Amino acid sequence: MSKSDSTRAQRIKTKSLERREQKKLKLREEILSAATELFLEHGYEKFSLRQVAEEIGYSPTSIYLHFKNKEELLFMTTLEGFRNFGQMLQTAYEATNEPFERIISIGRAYVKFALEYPVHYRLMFMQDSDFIYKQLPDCDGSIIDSFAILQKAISEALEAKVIHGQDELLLPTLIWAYVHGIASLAISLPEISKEHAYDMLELNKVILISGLKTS
Amino acid sequence: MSKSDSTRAQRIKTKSLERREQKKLKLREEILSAATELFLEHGYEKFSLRQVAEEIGYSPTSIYLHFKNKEELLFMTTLEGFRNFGQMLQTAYEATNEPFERIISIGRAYVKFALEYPVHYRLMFMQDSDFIYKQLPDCDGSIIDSFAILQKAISEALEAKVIHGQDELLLPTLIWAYVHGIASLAISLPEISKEHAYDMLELNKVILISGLKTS
Amino acid sequence: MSKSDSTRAQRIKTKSLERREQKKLKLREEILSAATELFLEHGYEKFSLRQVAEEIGYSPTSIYLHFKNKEELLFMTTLEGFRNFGQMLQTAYEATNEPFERIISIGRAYVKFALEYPVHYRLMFMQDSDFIYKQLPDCDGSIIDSFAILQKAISEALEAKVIHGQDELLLPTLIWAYVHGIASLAISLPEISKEHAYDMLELNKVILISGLKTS
Amino acid sequence: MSKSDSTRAQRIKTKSLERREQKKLKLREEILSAATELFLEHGYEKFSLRQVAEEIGYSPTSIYLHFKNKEELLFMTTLEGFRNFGQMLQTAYEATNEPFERIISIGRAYVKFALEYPVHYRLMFMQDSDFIYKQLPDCDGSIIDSFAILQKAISEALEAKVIHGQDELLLPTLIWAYVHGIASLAISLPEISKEHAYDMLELNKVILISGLKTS
DNA sequence: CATGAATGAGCATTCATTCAT
DNA sequence: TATGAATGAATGCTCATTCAT
Repeated sequence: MSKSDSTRAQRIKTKSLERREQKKLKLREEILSAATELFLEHGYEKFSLRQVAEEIGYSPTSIYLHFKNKEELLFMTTLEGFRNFGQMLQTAYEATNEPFERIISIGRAYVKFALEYPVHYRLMFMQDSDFIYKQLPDCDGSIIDSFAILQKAISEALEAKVIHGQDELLLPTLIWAYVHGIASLAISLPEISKEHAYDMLELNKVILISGLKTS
Repeated sequence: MSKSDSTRAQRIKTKSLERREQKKLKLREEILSAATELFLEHGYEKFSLRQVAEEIGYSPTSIYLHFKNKEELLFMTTLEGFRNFGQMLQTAYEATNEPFERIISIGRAYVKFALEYPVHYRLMFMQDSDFIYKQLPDCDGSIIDSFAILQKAISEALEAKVIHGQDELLLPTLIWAYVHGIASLAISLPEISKEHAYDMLELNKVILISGLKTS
Repeated sequence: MSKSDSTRAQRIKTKSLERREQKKLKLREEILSAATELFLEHGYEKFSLRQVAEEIGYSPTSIYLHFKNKEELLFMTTLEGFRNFGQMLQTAYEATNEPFERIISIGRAYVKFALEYPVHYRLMFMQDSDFIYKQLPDCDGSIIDSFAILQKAISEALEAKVIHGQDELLLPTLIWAYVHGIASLAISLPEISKEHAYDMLELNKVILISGLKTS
Repeated sequence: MSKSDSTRAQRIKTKSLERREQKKLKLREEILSAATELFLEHGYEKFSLRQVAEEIGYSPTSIYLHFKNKEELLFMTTLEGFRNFGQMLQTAYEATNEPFERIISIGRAYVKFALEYPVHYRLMFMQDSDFIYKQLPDCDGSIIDSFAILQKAISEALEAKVIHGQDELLLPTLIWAYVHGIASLAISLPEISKEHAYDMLELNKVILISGLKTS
């Protein structure tokens, strides 16, 4: 009696705790997504906790139950993007063994992410986000250094003499700029459609083949 | 008495009006330039009417005599950016007769503007600045269509068979994306310096030479 | 079964109750002492329930199980001050049998308390602490009427003809004012150090000797 | 016509300006007095600009038209007290030439000020007013150093050998503490009436005569 | 033409308190 | 007994804007 009883009580308690925790997590997510949206709509300075609160139908105070302050909320918002992004690039890297194709594959994944998650992309690379980059290094290692992936792919292609070039840093940054240009333009200008962006990416590949590849 | 008198009075009045108008215009210019300065210094969101007023030594109220409200002032400030931008590209276009160099020259001017007026650039091309694009078309024609300049330079190069390619729109857009990528990355990421950006531009030229140029 | 059983159960229950009550009392004490500490550290106004909670490692809500609200906690905290104060004066009174020295001893204890518990002292004697004085009379008798101690010491000294004077109330009040002046000045003005205060007390003794003592 | 006209216009303008300035000054005074009152009622931390605003029937923002921020307002509040106080003590000093009587006269003025302006007195000497004393030195010289007056009177009495004693600082501070004790006790405890306070002052004089005076 | 006075709305943040569990 | 979730109220402060002059 006593034993099974206590077990049942325990089980109930555990379930109840779980339910609560899930509820809490859900609210956290809600806050995060509302924040993401509002951040982009209003920019860093005008972004306000109170609007986030109103958006999700809670009191402003409640947000402090989940985030230390405005800055932390904003930071966490971006963090999600960084996590996803890194994973997508990593997958793209692993998709092929051919060095040049790897670079192309990464570029495609890059643009794909930007077009699929324009909101996060904006937050990550198009905003004056000093506050983000200041905190990023202090973060847990779960974030894959996205740029490093591209850099690695390129340096491997260089080593394999598939492409030519010298500077270890300049070339990856430029390739990054290329895809970033395509992605961000597509995000910012409504007259540039997704298809258009992918066409640009195709043409970009052609140019890179003649521009970079060794015979 | 009546005629000549009234005429003289009229003349005086006119002069006075002129003087006044000039004075008014001058103040307007002062406001705009102060605004631009603060704009660059503090960014879009933190920019405040009161600061502009203090900068020029007038009361905040006075600004309302020249601009309907903050938004209009901001818009006019951005407009100056567009004007400048168009002129810089146009000058760059005219700087050389060699078709390919023209494209390069425009690209350089593009990046230069972005780095010199990052806030303007951001407002112009990196934000969902609805309020700007809605009003732009209603504006006086003093604004040169910047994209058209690049497009013209490229189509001329194609015609002159200096570069190869087909699509009339895709290539200019991609080139645009290239320089926009370089520029906007440099603006957003603190670790990319101006010099770095210009180096990228240089490398970009090299790639374009092999990637685009005929023979 | 019934009787002895119920007795044992009762005993257990009683013990359990006792233990619980002791636990409760213990927590209460913990809260009070944490409160006192923070009270001294942060002053009356800045003192917050949440800080107390954090200090003792309980949730803020828990405090409400022991005190009706912040005011009651504050009151109880002050009460401790009064209790302490009374005891210190009483001890000082009993420290010597020589009537004049008694007065001096009480004065010293007085100032010592004020310097050691400045926040309590302030609350007790330097503030319009309505809420305290309204509740004080309803309190259990554990609080010793501090003024009465001084009054008694003085009237005894008068009776013993060790000092001269007439009015039964005026002289004690004045002596009180003397030490209160020294104590409160030392509390309020940062440039008056503790040592300074004790020096003043010494000089005060000298003056009182010539001013009050009978040949 | 023109001359007198312009003069009249000028006069009107001047008057109008005067009126405005007076109005502004009046409001400033209103704010100050409301602030003084509320400060004492609620203490430093709980004292709030918004309450002051409500008290005087203006919006909170309006206060910023007269004072830079909360701290400045509070500081100005005390300043008034210091000014008055210094003048009263100075007058008391000059009231007689007899060294010992001077000290007594100053003491009486001291208590008189405290009883007449208890609110200011509290603010000046009974509150934990670090923030005041930090700013006081930076103030214009219009404030007479009140303590210096007492100090001077005492050192003159010592020089004239009317009273005996050595330490240059300790004695004045103690006398200060005496009168402060009487004054502040009278302010804090409702059961001590003004008359009572003056009686204490009288008895204090008697004690000082035997305690300090030579021969 | 220019301005001083005034305000309402908004912000981040902290706190005491309540309620369901 | 103890607590997590939630909130309403309050605070200092800044700003765009209006109005009377």
